[in-house]
Amino acid sequence: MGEEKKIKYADVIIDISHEALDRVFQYRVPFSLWEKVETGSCVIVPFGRTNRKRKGYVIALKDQPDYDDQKIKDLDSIDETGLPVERQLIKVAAFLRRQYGGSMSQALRTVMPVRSKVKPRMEGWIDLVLTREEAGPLLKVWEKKHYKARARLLKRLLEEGRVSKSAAVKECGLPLKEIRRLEDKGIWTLTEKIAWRDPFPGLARETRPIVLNEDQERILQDYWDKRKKGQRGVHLLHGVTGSGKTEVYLALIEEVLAAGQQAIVLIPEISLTYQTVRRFYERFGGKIAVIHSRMSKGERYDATERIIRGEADLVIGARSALFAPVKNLGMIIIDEEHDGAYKSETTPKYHARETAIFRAGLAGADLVLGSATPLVETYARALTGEYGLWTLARRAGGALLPESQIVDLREEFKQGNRSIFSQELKAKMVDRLEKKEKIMLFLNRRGYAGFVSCRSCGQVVTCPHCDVSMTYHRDGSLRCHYCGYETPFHKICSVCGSPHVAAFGLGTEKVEAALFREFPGARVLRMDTDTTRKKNAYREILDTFSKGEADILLGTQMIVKGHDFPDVTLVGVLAADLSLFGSDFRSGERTFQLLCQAAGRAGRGDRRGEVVIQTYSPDHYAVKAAAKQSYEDFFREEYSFRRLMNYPPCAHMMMLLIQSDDQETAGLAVGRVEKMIRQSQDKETDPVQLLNPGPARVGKIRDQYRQVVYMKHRDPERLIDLKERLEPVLESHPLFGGILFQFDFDPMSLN
DNA sequence: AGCACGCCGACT
DNA sequence: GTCGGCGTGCTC
Repeated sequence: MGEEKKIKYADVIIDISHEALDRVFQYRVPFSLWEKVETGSCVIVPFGRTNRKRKGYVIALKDQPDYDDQKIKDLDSIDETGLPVERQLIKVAAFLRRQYGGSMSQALRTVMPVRSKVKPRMEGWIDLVLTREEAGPLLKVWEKKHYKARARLLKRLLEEGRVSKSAAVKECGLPLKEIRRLEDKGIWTLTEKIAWRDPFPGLARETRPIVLNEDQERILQDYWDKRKKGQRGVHLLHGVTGSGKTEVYLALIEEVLAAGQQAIVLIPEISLTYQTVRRFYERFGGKIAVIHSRMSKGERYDATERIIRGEADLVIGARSALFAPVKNLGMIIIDEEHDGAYKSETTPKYHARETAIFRAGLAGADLVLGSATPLVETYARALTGEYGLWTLARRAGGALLPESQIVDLREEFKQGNRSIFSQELKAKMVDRLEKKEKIMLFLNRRGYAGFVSCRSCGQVVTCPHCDVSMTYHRDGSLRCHYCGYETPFHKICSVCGSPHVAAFGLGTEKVEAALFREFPGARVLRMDTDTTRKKNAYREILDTFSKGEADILLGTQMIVKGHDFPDVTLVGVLAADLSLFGSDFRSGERTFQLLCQAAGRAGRGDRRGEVVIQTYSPDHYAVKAAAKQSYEDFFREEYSFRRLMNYPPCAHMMMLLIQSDDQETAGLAVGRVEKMIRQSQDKETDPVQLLNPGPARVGKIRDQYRQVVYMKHRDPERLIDLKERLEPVLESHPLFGGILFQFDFDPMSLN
């Protein structure tokens, strides 16, 4: 009869800003709202014993209750009053959920993180209300009655006129409660004001106008022309290292703020340091709000609050700053657009670039992507005209790009050089040490050695919780870089009993040891995850180096990101191939980016820098292009490789990760999922392609067994459709109980 | 988070 | 005797 279901229920999240309420409550939808309520709607619901009206978000609609029907209340109404930003962010959440998977509640929490209510820090002061004539006798009375604390405060008020709240409480010893009580009696007044936590107290403002060179000026002109014509969109700012991208950002932001709008600047977490923020702070001062993962709850709360109140016009932060609740967004800037940190590692595994395109579109704002080595996806879109292309081909101030040299390590080995340093590199290092110039050495692996194995049976020591080899560290421990498991190193093989277990491969600790041996007297700083574990270690190491208190900075990729040391005239890349061996389709791109960034560290001052790249693959196009600092060379080769293999940007990918603590369960699940996908599209002429479903490259991490299914198709919507159909089944099907499914759309690395 | 209920100290 | 402190516990 086509009889309609009689009742509709809505899963509602009440005010996600409090952890205790961060769960679903179910409500009946009254008939009058059936047509209006949808997933993502903002609704008013009665809540608690008193049925107080509270705001909530509908995250799902159902026709069956999951809770005692007797206790379910009716939705009150749809809320149209919320901040416009909030409605915008809910749309962003819906985008995240659809594009990248996971639940609506996860998506909402991503865009509106739990704002743990922190007591705002107040600064306050006390003024006397009584006249001196009235206060004098009162003081005498109090002293007589031995009201010591209030007498001390009153005395100070008579002497100083105004006393700060903290002095009254701490120095006079009068509790806040007493101060308030006596305020009520009309003796004095307590005035309080919110004191925002200032992450950069006392920095001077830079007021000189921004001076742009010809190339930078041209970009700004183009921005103006487009803006005048009402064209807003995405722009790629492709500028070689040292070409002055930041100056362009500053000038653009100045225009946006002058137009009464706000801007968001995203920076990879790792380079979001004092020095970077300082440049923006000097220019825009108190209009800035900084958001990063290491700030205290109080600082984070203050920053968000200032943004909501419109006291901050410029938000600078890592990936999640993209969701800053700014009212009138005029521009989003993503610096170092190619950086892997822009892809979230937790569900929803969103990419900041794609999400920024969506948010900028909603707000009618511009998006600027800046990089010296853009992702192939990004550059390809700029070439087709989908993005505007702004190019800075020269270093600002006329500095020359460094001169690069490739050293073939196989030749070195043939000539009997067993050192980590080639003849070439060693000679140049000796030269710089003599001239008191600075050196940076880059190696993409921490620890002492890559892996530990038995020479007699070949057994490699692996982590008991993960399918990866353990790394030997100089303190005699073996560590797993995936889960942190640590165990002492044993010279005796656990399998064959041979006493010839040894460490192979190269790590930063081993290089450090070699530096002490081969360059005695050189002052070496090592910077990697192990030496930067402490809170301010990162900054301390960089400060020490920039103050000239060391000659050589040795480190992993964290040393190549965003720090300028004008005295560095030599950069050595010890083993360029380490990142080439990661056998996924982005390894060439990653290698090129790292080499270019490392090379870009050389010669930032007035002296031209030199770069020595040591490698076993001197003919690899990524290595050659990086030595030439030619992005175009690299792009041409890389793009034809991607087109040949049908990899992004020539196709889109969706990964499904299946995890279980039981190996067999995970294996069975991947088979069932594969079958489901094939059956669901057996009549399809242009089906989504499945790439060898099976164990992940690292088959076990933290005792969780991992299986993966890769899906590939030209049309991203086809992949999203498939995910939308698959996801609810996987979540609810009894066959898949206890298994964790995670989708990853356009993954940055293959697992 | 709110807001109830609920059980012990100093005051009209 | 009561007013009121804030310690648990629940909210569809």
